[in-house]
Amino acid sequence: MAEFIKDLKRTHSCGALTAEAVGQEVILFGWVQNRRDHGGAVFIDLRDREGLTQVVFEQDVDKALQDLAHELRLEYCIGIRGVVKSRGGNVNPKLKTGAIEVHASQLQIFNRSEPVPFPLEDKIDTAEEKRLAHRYLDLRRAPLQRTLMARSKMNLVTRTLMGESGFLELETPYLVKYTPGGARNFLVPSRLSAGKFYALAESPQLFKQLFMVAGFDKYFQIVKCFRDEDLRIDRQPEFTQIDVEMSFVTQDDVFAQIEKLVAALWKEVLGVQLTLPFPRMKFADSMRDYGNDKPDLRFGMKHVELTALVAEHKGCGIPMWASFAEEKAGQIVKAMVVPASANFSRTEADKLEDFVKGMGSKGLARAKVDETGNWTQSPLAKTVTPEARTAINAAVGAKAGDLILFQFGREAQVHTVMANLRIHLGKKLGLIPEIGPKNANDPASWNLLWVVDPPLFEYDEDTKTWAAAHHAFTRPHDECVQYLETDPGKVLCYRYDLVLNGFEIAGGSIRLHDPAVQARVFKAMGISAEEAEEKFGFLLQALRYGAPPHGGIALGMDRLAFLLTGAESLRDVIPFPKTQKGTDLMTDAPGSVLDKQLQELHIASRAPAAAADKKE
RNA sequence: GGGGUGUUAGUUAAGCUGGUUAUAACGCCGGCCUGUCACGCCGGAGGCCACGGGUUCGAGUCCCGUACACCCCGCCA
Repeated sequence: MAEFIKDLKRTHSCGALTAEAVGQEVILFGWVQNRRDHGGAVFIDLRDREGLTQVVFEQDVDKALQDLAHELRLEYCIGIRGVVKSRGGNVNPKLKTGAIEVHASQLQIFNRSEPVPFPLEDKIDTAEEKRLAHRYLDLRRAPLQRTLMARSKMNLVTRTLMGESGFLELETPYLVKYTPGGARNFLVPSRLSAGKFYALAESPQLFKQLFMVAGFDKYFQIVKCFRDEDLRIDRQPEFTQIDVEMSFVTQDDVFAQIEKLVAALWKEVLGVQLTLPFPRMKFADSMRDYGNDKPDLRFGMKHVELTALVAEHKGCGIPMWASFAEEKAGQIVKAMVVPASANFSRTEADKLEDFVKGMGSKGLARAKVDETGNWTQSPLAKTVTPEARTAINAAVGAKAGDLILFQFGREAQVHTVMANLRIHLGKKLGLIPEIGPKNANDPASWNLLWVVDPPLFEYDEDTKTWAAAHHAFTRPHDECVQYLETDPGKVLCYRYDLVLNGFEIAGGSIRLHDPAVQARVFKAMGISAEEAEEKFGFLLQALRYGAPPHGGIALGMDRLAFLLTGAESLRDVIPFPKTQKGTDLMTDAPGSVLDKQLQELHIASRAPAAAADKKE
């Protein structure tokens, strides 16, 4: 008899057969997704990455085939040969292949399967912990297969579009020299240079600028980056960027190229036509209205700055606000309104207080507004002056039944709490979906936004110095250069972030290629010429040899895939992700190593655990 | 480093103010069944209630600690 694989090659995928194929003999390979054994007839749902096809073993087939068919169990890997027949009146409208079925004449079990530890169905409730421990099985599930196939397509679209736009895909090293600042690096001890370490590149940033110096004009790369920081739902220790750098460009040129790329991704993967260009918002406006630099504009609930109003009313008669009787740098009061329509109970408001306390806030001052504009359910109500209350009601636009929420104190803290509170309420009140877009096919579900013109420096309260908000090689606005010495906080720069539904999906800048201005930027940061040379010598040197004006951007590929596919977690768009503690539950990485290995690397471990399980 | 939620058969869960032998569904095993597609029917096996202490006559249940997972703050573009 003809053998599967050797003689009998696969003729179709399990998602390919429709009514048009009726009468054909076909050969399918795949896994048993489900079986319905009627004793006489046996029905098998055969699955591969393209879909499901129903295979039938009828009673009239020979005894050996019938016996083998009864042995089939979930996840057995099999090959079948048979004839496509119409299902007649028994069509299954849920399946793409539901109009037909394959009547088997030959079956081979390539490999049996132990009972799987969790169901391999589209929707499962299984703890992620268990799914990660058997990732190869989780990856068999259709939703993850679709996601990774979409990701593959994203890579292809990116390479095609960037290639057609004249970009070169060039590689940069992963093992690089540690440079201080920015994210914490993973370190790799050097065997050949005793006592020295490589760092895993947190991005190709410096190298891509060197490509520009070298004259490559337009560079891109789909590249892994490594950052040893704590994880979040949208952060993994190793992640992928679409890294881009261009010479002789303005910010607008970079935007146009990236808009083209993002539009192509949405068009090719989802079939959605995004509206170009994407709107822009100034960083300062975003901070003022939304408390962060990645606002989700799919809903309102803007914040209202009350600092000046409170100062004007000498603290409004509210003891907690006495220190706001005069405006003071770094101290602010902000408010937002939960509309009466939300019909918030006291208990729910109390829960909000727990929510903000979880973020380090001391509490959540609040006031319910009644028909006459009076405040109720509020400790503020007792002492607030009527004038201040009227002014605040007007400022926040509060109507009867509305609930005003206040945060006050250190600016950064207020912004963090208010920004998170807004998102939390947006989800709770059903204004935005828990995750992803409401309707992936509707362009309005995709809120894309450039956030531009942020300050070049941030003031570090701890060290009392100005630090680069992005990196030290970002170009300041020409009209701001004059303030570098006198008022560094006022200097805006050509840095930009692309925001999608509240997630930062890309960030970059026009680089500073003028050595004279560069020197002034370092000086403003309190970095001496010697220090700068020590830290960034090779780049500074390179910039002195006729470096072209240049700029670039990096897109977070994982986040793009996460949002584009509507996945529930970033982990669902990464084939083999790490847990929140950076471990791999399947391979048990990181693991301990032998003393001998450490000796070769000229290092010793101080961790108590290393000694305990080194026998492994 | 800090806050929160969780951990009970292979999986998902129930288990109330502490009280006999810890339930169910799906999966698994055996039997029956030709039209199912969440197939159906009958029977069966399967548990260190995460781990370690404590309180109690008695702990899955109450208390403390630890581990792990997830979400958040800090951190991180």
